[in-house]
Amino acid sequence: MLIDGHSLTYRAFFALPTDMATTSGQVTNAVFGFTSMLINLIRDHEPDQIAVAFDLPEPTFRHESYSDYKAGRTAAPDILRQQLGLVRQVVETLAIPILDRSGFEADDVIATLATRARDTDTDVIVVTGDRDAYQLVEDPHIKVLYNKRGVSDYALYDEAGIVERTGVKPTDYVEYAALRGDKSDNLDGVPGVGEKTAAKLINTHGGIDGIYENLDAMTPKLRENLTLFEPQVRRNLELMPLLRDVDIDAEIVDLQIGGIDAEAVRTLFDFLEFRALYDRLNVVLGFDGGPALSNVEVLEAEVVRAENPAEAVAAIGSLGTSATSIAGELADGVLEGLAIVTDSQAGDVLWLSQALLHNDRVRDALRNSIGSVDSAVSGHDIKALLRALAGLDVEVPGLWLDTAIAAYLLEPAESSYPLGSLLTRFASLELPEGSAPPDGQLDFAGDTIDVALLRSREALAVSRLTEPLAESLADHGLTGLNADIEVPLIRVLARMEHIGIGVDVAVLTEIRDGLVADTERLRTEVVDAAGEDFNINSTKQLREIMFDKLELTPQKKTAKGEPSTDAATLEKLRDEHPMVDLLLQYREVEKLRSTYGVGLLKEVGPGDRIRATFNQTVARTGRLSSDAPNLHNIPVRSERGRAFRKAFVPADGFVMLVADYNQIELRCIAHLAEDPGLIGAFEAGDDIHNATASRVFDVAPDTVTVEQRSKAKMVSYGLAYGMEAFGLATRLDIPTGEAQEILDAYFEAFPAVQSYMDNTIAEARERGYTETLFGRRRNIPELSSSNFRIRQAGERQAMNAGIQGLAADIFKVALVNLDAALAEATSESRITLQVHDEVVLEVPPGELPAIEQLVTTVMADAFDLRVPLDVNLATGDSWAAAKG
DNA sequence: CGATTCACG
DNA sequence: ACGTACGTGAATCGG
Repeated sequence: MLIDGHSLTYRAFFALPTDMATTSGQVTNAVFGFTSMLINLIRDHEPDQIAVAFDLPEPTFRHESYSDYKAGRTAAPDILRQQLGLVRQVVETLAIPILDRSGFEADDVIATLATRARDTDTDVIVVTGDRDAYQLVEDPHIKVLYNKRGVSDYALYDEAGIVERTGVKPTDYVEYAALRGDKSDNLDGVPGVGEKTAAKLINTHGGIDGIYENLDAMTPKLRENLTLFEPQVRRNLELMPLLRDVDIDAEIVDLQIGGIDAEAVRTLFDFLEFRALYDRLNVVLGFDGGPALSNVEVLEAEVVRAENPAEAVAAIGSLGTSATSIAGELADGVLEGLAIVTDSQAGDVLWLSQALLHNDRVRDALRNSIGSVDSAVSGHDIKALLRALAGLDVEVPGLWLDTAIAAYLLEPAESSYPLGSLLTRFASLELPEGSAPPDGQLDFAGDTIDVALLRSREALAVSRLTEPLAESLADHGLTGLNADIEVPLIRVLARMEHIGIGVDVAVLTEIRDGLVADTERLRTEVVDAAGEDFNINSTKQLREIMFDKLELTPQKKTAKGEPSTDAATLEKLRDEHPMVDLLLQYREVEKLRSTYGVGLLKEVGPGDRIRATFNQTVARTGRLSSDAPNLHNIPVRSERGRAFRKAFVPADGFVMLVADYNQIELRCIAHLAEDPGLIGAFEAGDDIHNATASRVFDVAPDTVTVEQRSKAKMVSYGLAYGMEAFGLATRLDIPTGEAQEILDAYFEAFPAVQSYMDNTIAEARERGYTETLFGRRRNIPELSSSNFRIRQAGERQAMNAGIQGLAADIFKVALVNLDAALAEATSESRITLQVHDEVVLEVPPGELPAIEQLVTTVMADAFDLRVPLDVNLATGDSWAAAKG
């Protein structure tokens, strides 16, 4: 086995997150990935001889091919180069032979050794992420294990494999690659010649020379390109063949793993903090490296697998209704097994197989334990499991903690809450190797996974986390928010997800078909107007058409400094070229077609219903989010888009009831700022934008113009985001000076709002976090940034967090209370959807008057603000009933 | 997988 | 000189 150390390290670096580092700060993602790959390679292929080759550039002069070859490759990032020495050290310490030769690349060294091995009748496997090695597979003795991506995705190529992959034989690979070029080596090929054409040309004409002798047989364009780029092709032909005669002193038979200095391995792996890898290494290399590296306690579950219903019932019965933690194995929402912690201290976990879960006596027992209102059940991200249990008619009314949600409340800005990380942080324990790896880590595809063990560990981990997390919640004043709102909400959301929302597939299909036809028509119209065919969806290609070819005036730049082609830009360029208007139309229908037409149809499930997931641990402000699909951004503003709402329909025998809060965020501002003017206007039930305009522009309420009202409305909405004069000016399309005057007038009319914003920022800067009335916290580290721009962004987040967060909290209370009230009233009505300040229900017509009353009351009474909470209601035969 | 664009509250 | 309104998720391109 000949390994290209350079190539695999490169792959490992880009496959793993760079936040992987030792406690002292040394980044180790590439070393970790490489070492893990090395161990797996030895384990899976058991080579008799092995060596790792490294690039070794000549310090004083550079080998001709080296400088030319790599000149264009972007310099390796510092954090990668730092790690190359460590990778080498790992290989050395493991006593694996290293091959290198000053002035040569690893792949030349490997080619040389592979050729020698072939000559001595030895089978070779070359491991690399570099396609150049394909040319070596010309002999049955040599195979290439090509790293396709990541750290565990390989393809093993013999000669037939190369033919299948590339279309040419290994012996022709160099000539094929010379035509095609190789981006990673910065060698350009012939334009218009890709994989397919290159292979066809080589196979038809026998090689480069044959091709150039038969140019007459080509199409004119191809002939022209081949002729024009012949020098490039000839140059590639010289550079691409790997050297087979590097002067290196190594005999194949000598490439054995040497005697390992166990103490040195320990020291190095200890420094790198590769505890789990060290254990794997001991197993694979079969050397006795002594005890595990450090004293971090590893969590191990004692799994008790119930063998039959009687055993299961007895075990569940002994549990009673005492506090416990559960984890389940889910496949497409179906429960394939359940782990229940029976003794957290001892680490005992009961495992119930799928068959047992379908046994009536077992389910009865479950109903009496985890299904009891007196139980205290915990889990990690437990909503899906609750849904699955509900499918078995086991409800879990006595929830205590969801460890993911608890962690979210403590630190809502994290992108995810892996159980293993929580365990380390809050319980100083580690999950054993082979447990569900954190995001971005290696997967262990190919290994048999003991699902029972995995889930049992998970349940046990949860049980060890509940106390410390509950304590931390209490320390941060989050106990009430968690217990009274978030935890009860889990079951409400689970129910909503389970029920889903009805879809009229015929209506949806018709809308999609209309959009498909229109996108096709507009596509040709845009291309015609542009005067050339291109991919409209590619902003890069579109940029070239708009700003290079048609020479339209660039307006603003994107984050990367490229001229933007967004809708605001196009709007300004409408009069410069007829294509622009068509493009705007195209963008609108294409968005509707792909995201909503095609996208929603893909998500329609059993009973013609869409069941989205409502995420409770994503939005940093405390809002919910929706995905697969996102039902929070179904179009409403444009007529064409709004039509989609006609496709969301109640079940047969129900009507749709839509209820939403009227200006809840502005009411939150009025309450928080305690502004008398704002409060007065809301209390009087005035048209708030009209009242605002009257005060801001100092005119009588009945003389406010449409324009003044819309300006006041824009200011009010922008308020919650910390909008500045520039932003207001852009949106209203007025001079910045005028926008500033409007803002000044606003804050003069509502001075308490101004001081509320100032106080909020000051307080957040002092504490480093913001807090809603309900105690929901949000850290804002940007507030202490030395960068003015970042600090300002932090200030806007701080202003927004308290307002959006309070609105979210109120809405969550309303959802929980509404669900409880419906149950209390033994109503047949069901909540099917929520969108930040709006709930959609299906209601039997007979219940309508009562439910309208109930929904209004529950929502209005969700929280006692200084201003009334106003609720709008609408009913109809689809979601479209709500607006307009 | 980052960037761009655009749908919603 | 730069950037300029918060919070989401999905489709698409292209490195």
